[in-house]
Amino acid sequence: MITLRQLRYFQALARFRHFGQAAEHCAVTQPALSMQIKELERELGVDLVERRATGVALTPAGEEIAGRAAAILAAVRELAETARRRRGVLVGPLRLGLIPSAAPYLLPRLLKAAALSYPSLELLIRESQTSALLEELLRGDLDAAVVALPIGEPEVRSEPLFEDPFFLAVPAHAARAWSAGCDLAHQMSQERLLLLEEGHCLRDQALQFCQMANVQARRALGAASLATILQMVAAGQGVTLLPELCAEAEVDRGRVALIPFPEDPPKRVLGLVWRKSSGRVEDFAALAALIRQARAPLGASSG
Amino acid sequence: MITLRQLRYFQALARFRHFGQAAEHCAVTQPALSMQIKELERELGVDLVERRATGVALTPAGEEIAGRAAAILAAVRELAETARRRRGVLVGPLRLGLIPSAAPYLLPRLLKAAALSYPSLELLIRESQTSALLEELLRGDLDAAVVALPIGEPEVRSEPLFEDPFFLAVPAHAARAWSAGCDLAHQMSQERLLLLEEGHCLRDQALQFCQMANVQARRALGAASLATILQMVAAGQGVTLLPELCAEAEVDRGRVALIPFPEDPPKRVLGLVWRKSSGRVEDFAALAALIRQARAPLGASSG
DNA sequence: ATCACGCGATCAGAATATCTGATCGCAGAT
DNA sequence: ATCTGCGATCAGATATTCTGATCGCGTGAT
Repeated sequence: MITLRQLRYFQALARFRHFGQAAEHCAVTQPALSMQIKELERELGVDLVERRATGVALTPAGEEIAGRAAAILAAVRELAETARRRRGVLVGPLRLGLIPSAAPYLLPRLLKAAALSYPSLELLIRESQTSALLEELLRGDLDAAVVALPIGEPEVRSEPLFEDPFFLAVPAHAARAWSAGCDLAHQMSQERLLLLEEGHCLRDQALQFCQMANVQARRALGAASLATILQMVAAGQGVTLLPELCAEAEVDRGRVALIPFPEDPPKRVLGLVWRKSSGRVEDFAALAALIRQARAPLGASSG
Repeated sequence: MITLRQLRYFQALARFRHFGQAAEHCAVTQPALSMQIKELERELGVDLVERRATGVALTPAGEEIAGRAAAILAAVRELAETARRRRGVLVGPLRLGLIPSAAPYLLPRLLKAAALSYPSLELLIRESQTSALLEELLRGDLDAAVVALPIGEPEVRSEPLFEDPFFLAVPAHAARAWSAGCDLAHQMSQERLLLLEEGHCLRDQALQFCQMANVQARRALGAASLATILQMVAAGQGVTLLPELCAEAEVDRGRVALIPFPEDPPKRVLGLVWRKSSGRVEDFAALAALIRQARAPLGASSG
């Protein structure tokens, strides 16, 4: 008799093409996974994988079965989802991903608000870059994610959360020189522009803005965190574009000054995304409200 | 973690609305089924059934989950089917239903031919009336069935196997009186028409013919088998319509005579039917060929 | 009112299924 | 030739699932 356990293990194996890694992903030992795969092959009477010295390859039958298994497992997930939906909104586990340039600034208040308004909600947080979050979302390893919109992925639905305008962060001692002039673009071209490393959407957005504004700043090598970048700004090593969301937590007003853009300020739009097929719309609407609330704790204006 | 076992047990419970019967259908004891249902309810956090003194009722959540469970179990069946299909045509188990007026006359040669041509085919035979066969077919308890066409069921596909003309079976001593005259309809109206009991398609076909031919024979109470009916014919208690398929096995030529209809002979069309969603078309084509072959063992004509 | 019955829940122990940790053997890489 | 990574295999441990007996409750009959 076929079991879901077999299908789950096989799905992992199809993904990693490696018994050991698949087993680890399933939180079992490699022999356990091997046995279940073998049992599934025996049930079906077909070889699903080729065990070759160079690695594991799916047979044609394995490819087809893997697809069907994925569909079945998705249907089981949805079954569980519809059941949980009957218990009310935002109850039970919800796996939420956030991008690094949002997570540390939203989470403290989000988690507090969640505990308050939805005590039986169990938020499981994952922080990673947009591309990884989307992969996991589509794979079903995440239920929703907070990313910068738009994301061009047909299987994903999204709802905008709020606009997050950029400021120019400069060393405090240079603040006067910047705030006076209106030709920020020209001034920026003289500076070193400090950015996060490859893969961060914030980096791409900053570069895109520079292109539009015709700014040709010298770029530094990427940094792994905004905290580091602002330390570098404070030390006079360059300037950076900083989302308002991050300002409060990251900016030491004595050492770094934030220059607003006088007109048509660059901004990003943060949004909540989820699988089109998810069917937890009520959950996500409530979660979106919670996140908006977490952003502006005291009804602060968004200027 | 949800298991297929839980879904299988719950499907049975949803069908029988009775823990004991559902358990029996699943070939386990009632406590085993109760535990799995309870575990499923715990997993999902929802009550699926109301245990009331008067019986078991599905909750609204139970209704929805039952539907999803059925879809999942069907997908698992199809997964297993596609795997088996890769092993070749007509291998492994195939659950075949046949109507009572065909089963005993097709089976001997069908089983012999199957064993010869498809030694790894494991035919599981079920004999019942059309309505029961169709139910089981749609429920997935049967893979295919041999019934009289047409069947008006949109979820079912069919292929005609062969035409099976009817003869009029009369007592041997009365044969001359019948074979002479051409006005069979008039003669039949004088006789008692012996039929199978309610529910047999053969009964309906005979009655339909009589209506068309304007025959108003007196009807006897139904019998459970053609063998009984032919004993009664031999004893002079009446006449009956007998499909050619059954003639060889049932007719004692010394006691019963078969009168062919001179023109436009009544007939039935036997066909093979299966679920539209089945996807074992190759199997069914091969099986149809096998059944046709079983009908005419020596290339006998169908006159 | 009482009884008997059908039905599902519950429980302890038995039977299975599954997993772990150790080990083996093979094929490429060094 | 040796080493290394990987999957298979095995015995024993563990967890799950099942059985058979029993319980409690509500229902319908007497």
